[in-house]
Amino acid sequence: MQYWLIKSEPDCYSIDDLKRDKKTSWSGVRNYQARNFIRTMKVGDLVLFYHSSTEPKAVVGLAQVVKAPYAEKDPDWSAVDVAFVEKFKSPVTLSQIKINPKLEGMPLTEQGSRLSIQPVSKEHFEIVKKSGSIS
DNA sequence: GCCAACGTTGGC
DNA sequence: GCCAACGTTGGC
Repeated sequence: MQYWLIKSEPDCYSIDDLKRDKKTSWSGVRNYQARNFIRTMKVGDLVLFYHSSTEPKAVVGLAQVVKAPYAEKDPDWSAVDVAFVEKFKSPVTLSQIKINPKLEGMPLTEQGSRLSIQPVSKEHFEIVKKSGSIS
């Protein structure tokens, strides 16, 4: 069981879009490091859904990998299907994450972390999930 | 909207 | 295979 964080600009695809669609194909990733992470994903892995670029910048919910990685039309690249799990009652904002010493070392908080798909430790995942679920 | 940080491209 | 130029990301 692995944990991940995926970024999305809500203008492009938001947690509400995922909620409406129930599931979506996470494709179009054009970064080798991110692609390599995709290829190690397994069905059942849980994913933190992060909104970038717009306010509030925050982890806004949870998704789950529901289909093993597969090649896109261009076989150099890979995609997975993720399904909606929950939308957080209270989004965990980037600033909250940054000031929480227990979340130190999350790739998201590192300077210039542009990776759109990042692995998250179980500990970090649980903390974010818990604080997101508190109303 | 700015710009620093980063990844990618392409000429050599 | 180096590295400068370029394009993109994403926080501010």
